[in-house]
Amino acid sequence: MEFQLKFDINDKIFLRNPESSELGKLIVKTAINLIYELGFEQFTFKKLAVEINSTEATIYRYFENKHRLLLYILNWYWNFMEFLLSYKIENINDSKEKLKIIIQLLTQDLSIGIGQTDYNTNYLNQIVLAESSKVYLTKEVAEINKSEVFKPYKDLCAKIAELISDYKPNYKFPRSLSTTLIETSHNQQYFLQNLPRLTDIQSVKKPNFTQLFLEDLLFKILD
Amino acid sequence: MEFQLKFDINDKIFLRNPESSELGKLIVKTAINLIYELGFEQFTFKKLAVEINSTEATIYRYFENKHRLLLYILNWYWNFMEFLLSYKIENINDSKEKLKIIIQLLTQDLSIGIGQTDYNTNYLNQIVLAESSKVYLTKEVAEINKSEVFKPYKDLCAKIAELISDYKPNYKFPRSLSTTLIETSHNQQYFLQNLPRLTDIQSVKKPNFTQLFLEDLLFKILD
DNA sequence: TTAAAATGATAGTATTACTATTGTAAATAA
DNA sequence: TTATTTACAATAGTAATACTATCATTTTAA
Repeated sequence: MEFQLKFDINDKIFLRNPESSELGKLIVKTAINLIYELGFEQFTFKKLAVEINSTEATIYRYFENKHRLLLYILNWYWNFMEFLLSYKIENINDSKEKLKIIIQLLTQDLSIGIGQTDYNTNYLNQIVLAESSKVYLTKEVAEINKSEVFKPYKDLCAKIAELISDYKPNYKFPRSLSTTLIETSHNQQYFLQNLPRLTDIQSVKKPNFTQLFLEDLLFKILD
Repeated sequence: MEFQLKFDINDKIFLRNPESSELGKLIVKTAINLIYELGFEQFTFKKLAVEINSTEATIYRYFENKHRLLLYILNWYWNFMEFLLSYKIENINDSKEKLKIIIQLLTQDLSIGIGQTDYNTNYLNQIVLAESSKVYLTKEVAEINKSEVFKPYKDLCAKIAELISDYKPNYKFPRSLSTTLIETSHNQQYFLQNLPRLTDIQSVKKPNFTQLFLEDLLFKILD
């Protein structure tokens, strides 16, 4: 059985829904490849236009600017993560087991996901590690937050927080711990690749280092 | 007694040492004010030049580009933090007390610091929360890391890691925990201000929320 | 089949991120 | 003292970025 994954993305993020046309899908798909390759700062609509044999004007009909395009990609990712989480914990009763699955999801490659996705999940994964915080670390955060563009992130956070509370009802900081797990998983994976001295990889030489670190951290906090 | 704080900053970061002239100091000082006001993306050398009644060309003689200028500011900050840490734990013997001081430093306003600083520590604090990760979240990270421009961050991390190990010699992840404390303190403070639903501020209404969260987290992990 | 929508092609603007050159004042060295 | 660096301002200029606007053509939907 094969199935396609589609999410309804907040229409404040785009000018024209990229899901509504082949060109739109190509824009997002190619953007993921290019942002992965160039990094967000070096990525431009001009370069993207050349890549898809089109013009800047065409891309501007879909997205107001490259920040919105990144936001679109991350909304898709957050939806995807929440879906994966629901899917993977289905029928599991042990709440500790559920938390372990969360950490696995946060620290492992997305490509071992389920279903068919339109996008390169490996690239998407790298973009999340290196670029995701740039969507909220901007002066316009208050402004854009009003149109609920961070809702999928908050939902994901709330869902994880709920599972934390299921496991330890008395724990006072389920949401903060939830965002800490998410952000720390990105940080540690990025540092592991780029600034390893900010981690303990030299003494703990394990391929799944981040997973080990976060599991240890989470259950020391909750148990 | 008043004293001035100066740090030797890696000379790979600048073309000409801003500490070497009044104009140089003015550039850095004004840059901090402007980045605080505009955010890093909207900040340009042109705007900075206008602000100091000079020209872009002059600023380019000191810094290759605005990324390097931000890196300079953060190097100064990391040095400042390491100094503050040494200063504040001097003569304290209880290692748990030392860890508490670290968290206090990471979660409180820098303005309650010591000594005279050339820069607005309140603005500097906000810049660290919102912009610091942008210095390493760049495609050039491997390249610039070669010239040791992140050494003060690594040193700060190592120092905190050491104190963690003093307290719990058997803990396996002192460095990763150290960076997690630093990064999480930024995240949580930023979220508190801008995306509070990613935190537990609604249920834990305390002015020193981040401090409480991190203390709870740290000692649950280590005890 | 016709009207509307989407796209491509082209042009243009303000700003950004630089580089280069020159003149002059101030600091310093011979 | 004079000569010479140096520091900086002023000016000019360039390529790229981040857009906006117009219009002709193609595609799609009624």
